[in-house]
Amino acid sequence: MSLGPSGDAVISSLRVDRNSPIPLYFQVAQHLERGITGGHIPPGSLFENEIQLAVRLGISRPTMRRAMQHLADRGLIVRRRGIGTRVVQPKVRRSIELTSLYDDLRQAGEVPRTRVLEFAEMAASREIAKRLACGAGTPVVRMVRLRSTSVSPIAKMTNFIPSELVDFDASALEADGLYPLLRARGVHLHAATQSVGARTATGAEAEELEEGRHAALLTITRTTFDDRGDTVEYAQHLYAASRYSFETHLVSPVSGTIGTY
Amino acid sequence: MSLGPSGDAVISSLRVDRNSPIPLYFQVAQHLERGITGGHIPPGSLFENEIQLAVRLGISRPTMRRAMQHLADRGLIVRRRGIGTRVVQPKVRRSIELTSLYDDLRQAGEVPRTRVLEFAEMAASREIAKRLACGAGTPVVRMVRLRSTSVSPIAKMTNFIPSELVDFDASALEADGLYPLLRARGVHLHAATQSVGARTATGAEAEELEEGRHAALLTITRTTFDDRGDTVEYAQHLYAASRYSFETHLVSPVSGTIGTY
DNA sequence: CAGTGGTCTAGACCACACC
DNA sequence: GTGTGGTCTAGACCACTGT
Repeated sequence: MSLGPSGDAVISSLRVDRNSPIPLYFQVAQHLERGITGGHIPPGSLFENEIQLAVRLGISRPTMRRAMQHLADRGLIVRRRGIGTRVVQPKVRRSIELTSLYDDLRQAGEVPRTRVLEFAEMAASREIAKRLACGAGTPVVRMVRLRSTSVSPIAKMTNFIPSELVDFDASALEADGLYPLLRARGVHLHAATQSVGARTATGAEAEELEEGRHAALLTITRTTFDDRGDTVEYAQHLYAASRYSFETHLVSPVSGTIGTY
Repeated sequence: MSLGPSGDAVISSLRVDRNSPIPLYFQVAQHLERGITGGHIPPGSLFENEIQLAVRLGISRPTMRRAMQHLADRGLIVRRRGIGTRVVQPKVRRSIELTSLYDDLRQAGEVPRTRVLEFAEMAASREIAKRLACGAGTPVVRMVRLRSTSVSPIAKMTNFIPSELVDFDASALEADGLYPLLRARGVHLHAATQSVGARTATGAEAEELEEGRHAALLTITRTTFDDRGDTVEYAQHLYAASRYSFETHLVSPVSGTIGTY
């Protein structure tokens, strides 16, 4: 099955802007993505070969290839040598990246609120120093936040950050969020290693998160690095499992699935 | 800081094989990766620019670029326009992809065993039919497996798969694992959407996983699609949280982190 | 300013799938 | 066979960085 008249129109209607600061391949990729998610390029349909497409759009084949590769990396299309390029089914697509709690709640129409419970400098304990790859006693800021929906708390988030990276206060943290503040300070986040687990809540934790006794909590601990390889933060987050779970979407699950096969 | 004599030697020692079926860019990327992880190209060091590298290796600049892009995508190096290309710190690297339980245990020196508890055809319930995007009553195979270390059980895995995709039996499943069997049947896994949560174990579950009362379990439910967009499996997995947590490694955590910032 | 990576081109040949 | 995507080349110009 080919692209069909509607999908054909999507491609024919594209005029790339060679004066735009947006790269050509990205203009093309975005246009095609809108055509796919908007339903004008139907699921299962087969694209023309990339050389014809390139000619029709007035760009070179490598540029066309890069646009298609971008869509393939994001899971919207599947390319097979000798066969062609096909649009995947809509239920497979969705947003592919791991989603964030904030986005999830926003999508559900909730506006998550954040309250800073603690924001204080301290000397790094041995445990924290190990996690942050700094010496014990190094000054760090410990910040504890409670994130809630309009109805009930969802997560208690504890972060440890070397004091030298912290040039903001609790109210700025509440207003802007942690990562934007770090970026504004010139910190380029690059990689993270995290551990996802679960355990039963302590009495105090259950109370803070308004959960019952023996409630299960989702736990995430994370160490984040900047692009110079320096450790930026160590975080311990607790989620009320009865009210929250993480949706994640993966492409090529053979190599990327959490857990077992 | 430049590459240094040892890193220089790593590059000079590379002779690409133009008759190999392995792409040139991949040969180069792998060679550099070994140099980096092996410590011959030290963390923090700056590469020459990609044009000089291409000349030295006797390949074109686009091919050299592709090799570098591959390493950048995997988080081993950081590229900045106007600056150059730098090797990240070793603690940042590690394997970047989400790891699998099996690999994790193998790495820890454990050889996980899998026992098939159930393997039976049934008619899809409304719930299962919805998850598999098939009609209620469609024949599916329900398979329940218990995965254990030499010491104790870790996970109970339940999978539902349309019968038409199942041409193997319980013993093959125990021997080969699910995904290899599906691939052998010509199923090309393409994407998955999964939900990670937690809850307290029921009495029966606690007993099967040799956990105490009120133990917290990590739960993962997953729906997996092939590249035609058909639903391949619906899985419900339970992990004994006291004995297992998932290590995941991310690049560019700003867009990819589970949870909140 | 000089040097870096980012983008783009117009060709070529190859490996693979289907007929 | 024919047609597809995958790889590779040798140039070119641009945007950004630091001096």
